[in-house]
Amino acid sequence: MQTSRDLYRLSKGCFKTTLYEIRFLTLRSCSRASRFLEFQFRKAQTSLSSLSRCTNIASRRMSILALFMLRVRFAPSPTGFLHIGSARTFIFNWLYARRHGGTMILRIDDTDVERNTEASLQSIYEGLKWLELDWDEEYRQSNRLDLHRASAQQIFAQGLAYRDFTPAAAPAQSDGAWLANPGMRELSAAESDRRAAAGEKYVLRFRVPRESEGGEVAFQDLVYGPQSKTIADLEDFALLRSDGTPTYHLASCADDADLKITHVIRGQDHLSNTFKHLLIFDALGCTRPQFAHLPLLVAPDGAKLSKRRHGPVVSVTTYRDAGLLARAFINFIALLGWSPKDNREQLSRAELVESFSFEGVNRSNAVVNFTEEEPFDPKALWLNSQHMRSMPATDLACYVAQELAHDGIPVPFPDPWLVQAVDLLRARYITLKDFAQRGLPYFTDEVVMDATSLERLTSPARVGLGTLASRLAANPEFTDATVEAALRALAAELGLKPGVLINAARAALTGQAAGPSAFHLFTIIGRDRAISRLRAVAE
RNA sequence: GGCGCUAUCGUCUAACGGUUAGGACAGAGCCCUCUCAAGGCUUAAAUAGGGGUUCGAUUCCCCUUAGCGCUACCA
Repeated sequence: MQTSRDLYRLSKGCFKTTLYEIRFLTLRSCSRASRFLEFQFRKAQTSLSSLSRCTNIASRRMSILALFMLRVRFAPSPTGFLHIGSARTFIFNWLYARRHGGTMILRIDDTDVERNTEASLQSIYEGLKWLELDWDEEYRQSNRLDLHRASAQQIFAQGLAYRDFTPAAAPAQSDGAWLANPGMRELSAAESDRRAAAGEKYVLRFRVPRESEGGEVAFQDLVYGPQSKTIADLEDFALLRSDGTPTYHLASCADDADLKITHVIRGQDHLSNTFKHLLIFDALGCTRPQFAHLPLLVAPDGAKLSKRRHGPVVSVTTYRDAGLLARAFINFIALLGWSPKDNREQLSRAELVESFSFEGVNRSNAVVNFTEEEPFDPKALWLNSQHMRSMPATDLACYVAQELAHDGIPVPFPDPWLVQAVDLLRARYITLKDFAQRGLPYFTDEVVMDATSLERLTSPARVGLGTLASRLAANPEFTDATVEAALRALAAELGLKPGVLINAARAALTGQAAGPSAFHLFTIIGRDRAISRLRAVAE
């Protein structure tokens, strides 16, 4: 639960950022804002109870404003499939937005025309769709180039940027310590204008204050705490490329400002970039958003996850295709770098939303534990099995039906029998794939005998199963109880240990030595099918 | 190289300076049992190294080491 201190801290930041816009709400009527908020909250399915904790009117008022003004964004660039690291960034943004009744924005950062692909964009949508996570607004950077250029112009007009006519081909000195192009930085305005007018290509660079002029850039990271850097240590980074398109830094900041983003939640790889971004926000004259950087997801060797080095395990669709439940994946990913601090491991989406806060976010990179042989982190698999076991069987049946349909296995849906079958099987399966693979004898007529099953179908057992088949056929009543009674009675008559016949029965019905209790099995397999399978192995 | 960030069991993590350093996954063992699971119980396993500060450091400070990130007209 949120403490009023959190709320206060949060509201303080947002209050500053959006002072102008919210003036109209400022409070003649707390109750009106409150009603509005309540609506927002309902939308986000969270409760209003945290508010009642703010006793003081001023903080209560600010909380209200902050809460409904909160805006976060997920800004992927469509240059590959949806990476699990990106998915995690989305998830954390989403959790934070939903936790506080804020607005979740999807912004496609596609300023790099060279590398963007439509396929990649589709892969992002596909991944997000699987996660069953939503967003409230959507933008595409390529539609906002005018804004970016205007922002660049605004910075340039203040003398905070300069034109660099150095040809792209000439690489910056490789011996490190590159900060600025002195010749270009000091170029006179007249000379700069003349060359630009003559059509000479240039890169627009930010004029980073040097030793004599600037002190430090500092900010408070919501995860990493106080951050600061000597401004003079920053290089004169590019704002506009020589073809006039904005760089990531410019486009991102201009959009964040324009979209009134209040909290930038992103990977820790942007922590150092934040200093540049702060310079841009300041140059643009807009209020800085708050920042929360997330520790990175890395491979067991400590390297950043990459498709080239680590293969398809870094793509969210791989998890989907392996039969994981979105809820388990989200649960797993959320626990990488974040902890509810109370020893809970399995959390529902609602519990995640309810307990998420930056205080629980760790600062060191998290290893996704996979190997060549075992491509999925064992914990992800375990969480999946836990979710399969604890979710309503009808819900699981829905996913199972989809999975089976995908594999071309016809199955009635919705259907009580399916629900029962799923319920019987789920305690020993760990992914949805298991239903379509190990579950074949339950959902189709295909029975493939495994070696252990064959061993259990001893000659006396086969004789017994033959008799059992006749007896079941003779008795119109067919329930778990009648089957058990018949089986045990028969075992006694034949002088066999019940287990021998029971195990043989399972082998005959499923071809599998491992599986659910034989007595629950018969009714799920069905009377006719069961009898014919018994006869097929009978002697 | 410069700058920044990080450092607890194999992995994910907990421990607002005082705990027998806790939990989970994976491992081992036991119980349960018609098989396999599930479930229950038990077990092994960690504060990177060195200095401070303190009555007392996993915790605060410094150094070393290691890892990661930024250092592009990529994002």
